Amino acid sequence: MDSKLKIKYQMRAELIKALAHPTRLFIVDELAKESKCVCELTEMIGDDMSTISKHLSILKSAGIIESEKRGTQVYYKLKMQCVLNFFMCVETMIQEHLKEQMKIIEGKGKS
Amino acid sequence: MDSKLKIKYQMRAELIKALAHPTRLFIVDELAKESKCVCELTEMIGDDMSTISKHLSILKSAGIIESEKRGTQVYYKLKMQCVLNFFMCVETMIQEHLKEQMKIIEGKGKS
DNA sequence: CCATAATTTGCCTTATTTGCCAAATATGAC
DNA sequence: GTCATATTTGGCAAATAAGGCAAATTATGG
Repeated sequence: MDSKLKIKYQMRAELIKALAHPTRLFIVDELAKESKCVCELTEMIGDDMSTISKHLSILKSAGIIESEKRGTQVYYKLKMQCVLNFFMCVETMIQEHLKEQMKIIEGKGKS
Repeated sequence: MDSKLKIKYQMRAELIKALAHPTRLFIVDELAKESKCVCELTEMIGDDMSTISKHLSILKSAGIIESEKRGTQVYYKLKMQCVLNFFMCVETMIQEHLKEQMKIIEGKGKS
């Protein structure tokens, strides 16, 4: 593959990888509603605060969320709203895929 | 976090993970143009055919692409067109992010 | 300056992903 | 049947990602 093309897809993959984790997806959904600090997200999710902080850092370096310091707290908010459209696409895919798998299971009796 | 919510985000993450690889993103883009067999994709990408086959299998089990056997060959095509909208969103994010980073680099002289 | 709270960073261990090779499987031609 | 071609599968080593803990950092209030 051409090296410029390679870089293009590497950059895309980097960004998508930032979304490819359940906790980070939850965070994006929450920050779509309203901005939240690390401690609030930590409370909601229940992992170690350092873990949440690292997830936030991954999302931030990908440019998906942004942060703002308020006193001793850091508030994060969603920056790229267009990911929310993608989530709808993802939900559709999941549902259609489940439907198909159900059909396969149901029809498994026939030879 | 609630266990139902957890499952929801795990499923989303599974699907997104299937997209989170440069080769697989290239494949999706190619299959969006027209259906291709494993050997054609292998030729274009240059990795081992078994590697390409595994990438295709990951995309297929996620429900993103589908396959059809023609003689001894297997043709794959894109199933979920909506991922293409997302790629536009991704491209926008990447460009805006690069612009910002350029600003930071340019303005680094000031204290 | 000291104490406290919020956040980030570094280190470490474990789990997952990747990609190649070789072997197995499937299909069609002869 | 055998042979050649296309594809998938299994196994394994290297690379990458995840998450917890402790230490470092930052800002605030006395």
